[in-house]
Amino acid sequence: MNKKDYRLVFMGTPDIAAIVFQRLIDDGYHFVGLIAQSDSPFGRRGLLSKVPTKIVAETYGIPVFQPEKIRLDYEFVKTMKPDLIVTFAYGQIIPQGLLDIPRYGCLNLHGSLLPKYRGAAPIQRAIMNGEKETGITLMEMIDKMDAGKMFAKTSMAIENEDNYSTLSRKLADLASKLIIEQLPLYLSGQLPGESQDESLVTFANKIKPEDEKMTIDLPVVQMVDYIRALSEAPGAYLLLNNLKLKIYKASFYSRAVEGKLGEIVATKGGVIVQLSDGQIALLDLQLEGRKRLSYKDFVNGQKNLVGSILS
RNA sequence: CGCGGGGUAGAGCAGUCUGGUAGCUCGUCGGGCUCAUAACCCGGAGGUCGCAGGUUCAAAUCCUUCCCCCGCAA
Repeated sequence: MNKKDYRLVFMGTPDIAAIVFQRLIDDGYHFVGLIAQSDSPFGRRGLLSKVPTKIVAETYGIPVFQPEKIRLDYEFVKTMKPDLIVTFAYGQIIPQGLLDIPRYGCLNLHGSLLPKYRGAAPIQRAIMNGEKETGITLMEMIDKMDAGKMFAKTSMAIENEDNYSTLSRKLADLASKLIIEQLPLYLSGQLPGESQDESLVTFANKIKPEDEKMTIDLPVVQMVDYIRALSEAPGAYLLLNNLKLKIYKASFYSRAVEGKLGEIVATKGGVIVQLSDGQIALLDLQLEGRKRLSYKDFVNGQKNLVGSILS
């Protein structure tokens, strides 16, 4: 059978999903539909912006479906008569009734080396925990979150300079390669799959709005990791005079403990903040209601910064 | 009509409440100091104060309309 002969449906929403979707189309696969999250209001006037995968689909005339709740609304999938569904970063839990529709089942690409980091935010949580390695797992979708058989796995290093944005892009490339390499094998029944060792399972919980606020008592290394895990979006923050101060980039500065916890002790080479076990240099900042600035521009406009306390 | 903050020199900000010659930090240009410097000292250039209209002897400042940017909520 030729790869064009299979009727595929792609499920995915953000940029990284759009990259994989595009590569599969380029590789010659035939998609009969895209299922994505609803378009979200963009800006402050309620304008809708199309989700990234939808833009790809429309380029090729692929029908787009954006059910509010896939758990309740999936009967329409039957009309597409899919042979296989490929999912990457869709954003909703997929019900068993939908998983049963395609005869080759449903494949998922997950942004971690399963069974570690099951869940909604594997990339962010891996960075946040200071992991040095992550990867992509190609797996069977079952009714339980990220718990299905693993068909293939590929790993890559997390560099110190990586943040969520850069690592996501790298993982999207890796995921594209993996699926393009493995899909023919899967379709021809050459991938037996391997079940996950339940004793090694860890979870990567979704990043909630309240998780964006950092606590000032984090150790230096953990705060640096936390910041890059949430950068460039949504961004981790501390409070300065009760205003959100988003920090997009920071680095370790010193082991010195000479100021109060949270005190800005200097503004050369970064906004230097005293933490419990050392000092951190904030390099790329955005105060609530203001533009995102390098620390130099930020310091220029803020009087009496040294001595201020972040919390 | 979702809530809130903002638009002032190339950059970041103060000044607006209480109208009266537009200021700070940085950058830039010139000069000085130094073995040297992104450090320090002296000096200079650079602004339709987002657009338009109104009030006033006088508007960055008060009033009205519009445009744009940002944070939140979705």
